Amino acid sequence: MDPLNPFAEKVLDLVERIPPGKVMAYGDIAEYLGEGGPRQVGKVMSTWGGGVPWWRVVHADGSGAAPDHLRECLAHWREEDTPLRGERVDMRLARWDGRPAEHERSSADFQ
DNA sequence: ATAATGACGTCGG
DNA sequence: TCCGACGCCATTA
Repeated sequence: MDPLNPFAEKVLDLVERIPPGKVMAYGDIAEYLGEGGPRQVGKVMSTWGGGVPWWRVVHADGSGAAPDHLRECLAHWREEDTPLRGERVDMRLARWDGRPAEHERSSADFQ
């Protein structure tokens, strides 16, 4: 098992902070951290993702991480009321920018 | 040093 | 919407 590196810790810490009902794409995480890339994030998740809410990390198109765990993803998403569109997450609504939930913006901040 | 690979992403057809 | 080709970046063969 590869030893944790600073990058991996940041990724895992961030994933743990993703609020229920929200998700982040691999690329979003890399961009948020300002280092590495989607594939690097994927490497981290495949190695140590078991200890964090991995189902909140999805592909940019909203599809789940692993096809064989699709049932598992769906179950978690439904449980957390994650906006879904068929078998994928509705990124337009579920994407988390990294900002704390705070109070919802009253007026439509959606661009 | 070169090529293949992977829990990815974007673009075109 | 689905799929293949490419691009990307670190790791491994």
